[in-house]
Amino acid sequence: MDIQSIKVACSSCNLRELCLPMGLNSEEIDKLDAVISTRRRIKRGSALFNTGDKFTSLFAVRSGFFKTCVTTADGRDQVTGFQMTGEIIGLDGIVSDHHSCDAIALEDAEVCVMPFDQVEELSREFTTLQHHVHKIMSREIVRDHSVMLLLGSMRAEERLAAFLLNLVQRLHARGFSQSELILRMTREEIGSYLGMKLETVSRTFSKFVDDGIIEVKQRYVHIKSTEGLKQIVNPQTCR
Amino acid sequence: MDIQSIKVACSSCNLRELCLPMGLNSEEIDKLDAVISTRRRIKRGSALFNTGDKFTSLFAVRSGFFKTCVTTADGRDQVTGFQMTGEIIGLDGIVSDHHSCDAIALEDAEVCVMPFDQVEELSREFTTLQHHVHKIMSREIVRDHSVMLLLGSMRAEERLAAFLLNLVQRLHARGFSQSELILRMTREEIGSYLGMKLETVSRTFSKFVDDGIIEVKQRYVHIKSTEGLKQIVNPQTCR
DNA sequence: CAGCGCCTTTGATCTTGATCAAGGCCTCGG
DNA sequence: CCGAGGCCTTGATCAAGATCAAAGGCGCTG
Repeated sequence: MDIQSIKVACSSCNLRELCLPMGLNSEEIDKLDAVISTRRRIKRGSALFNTGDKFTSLFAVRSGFFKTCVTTADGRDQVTGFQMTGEIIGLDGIVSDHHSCDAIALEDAEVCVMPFDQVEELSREFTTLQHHVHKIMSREIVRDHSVMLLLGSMRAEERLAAFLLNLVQRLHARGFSQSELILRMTREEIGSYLGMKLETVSRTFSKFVDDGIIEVKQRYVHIKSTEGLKQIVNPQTCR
Repeated sequence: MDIQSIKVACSSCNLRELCLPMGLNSEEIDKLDAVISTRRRIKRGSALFNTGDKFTSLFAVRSGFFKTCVTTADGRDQVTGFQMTGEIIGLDGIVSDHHSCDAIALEDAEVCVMPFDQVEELSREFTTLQHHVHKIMSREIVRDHSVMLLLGSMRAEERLAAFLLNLVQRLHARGFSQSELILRMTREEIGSYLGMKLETVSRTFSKFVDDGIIEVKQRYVHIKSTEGLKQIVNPQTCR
């Protein structure tokens, strides 16, 4: 069993501006601290939860990097998202009391465990928290819609460019570089997320390198021209 | 202005088993009635809301049929969903206080207007309602993930078969036939939702007809073999 | 009821990305 | 230090679906 009970305080967490406590006052954060009292460590490659597991808690990523993926009856699967520090995992489980996807750590990770019944209880007490929970869920819905747009109407180059821009923007919000990143996932996982094969992902990376837009060394990516990527995503820049 | 203030009571609505009031007791429904006091009629082809509109309310479809779609800067757009009787529209607006998609009526429609601040207020009072709101949002997230799976990993025939099965299943839950339906959207809108061109949608319909799985007469579709469609979605039936 | 416009179907051709295949690189463990 | 395995790149070929084009059908409006 890799569950550890460690006291963790939102009040002293440097992620609180990205995470559930965002916007709460100090009294509210103290109450939230009481709810979010345990952490859990997940080793690279293992699951935070699997499809079908009983849903009890949401998880906030403290450190590490996750993917979530859904699987069809016949074994095909689809990465539905990559989650980094401060992001919330597990919203899929609310509707049926069971998770409908797998959440896999792509590197050694740690999450805060937030028992959902307690989150709901506290939400009834604090308007701010209630609204924030609603916002988190709404944000996920809007994000999913933009992935649908990507999958439904973009070509391979556009998808990969949009993906890189999104990743680097989220990393930047966490204090990392705007132009350099380390990919935590394989080409195959990127491909699954973007609806393309790993060979196509690799070829598209190579094309961007040839065009001088990025440099790539394995998992390391240096974005030499953010503008270049933006123009690929949005070919319409004239007028 | 096509806003009409008409008294509408959830307590007497025959959709309550599909809609927001699901699972509430009579006292709770009475309170909800006070919140959901207006309806609004939307004519075929016009918008319930557009991208950028201020978000104030969720809408429950009373009658009619909607599509929601997102648009890129360069004018491409993507249908993100079709909503029928009893389904909730507008969750996208919570996160930023503004809608991030358009909701268009595909036939003359009527919705119940549910001011979101009042829904939140009532949610703090009634655990049942609170949990139900969370479930509705979670359901939307799970639905979006399955669309991502469809767009990311299915071929044209599989997509259309899955789409038909999903539509007819939702219609059946509303008391309609399991085997017959009238499409409320054009081939182009189906194509946008499924990430394919209208010609491909049309050809795929024709192929299903040739294979004896369905009959099609314009917008009318008769499913002759639900099993046939299921096998197309899930080619793995051996073993 | 005639005419127009939109929606749909179908055919021919082309393009993108999938598939099949081979080889190289990096990492990790013995 | 060496070898194995996983990951990545690149090439050649193929196929699914996009694109271009044309024509038929249906419903709405005047």
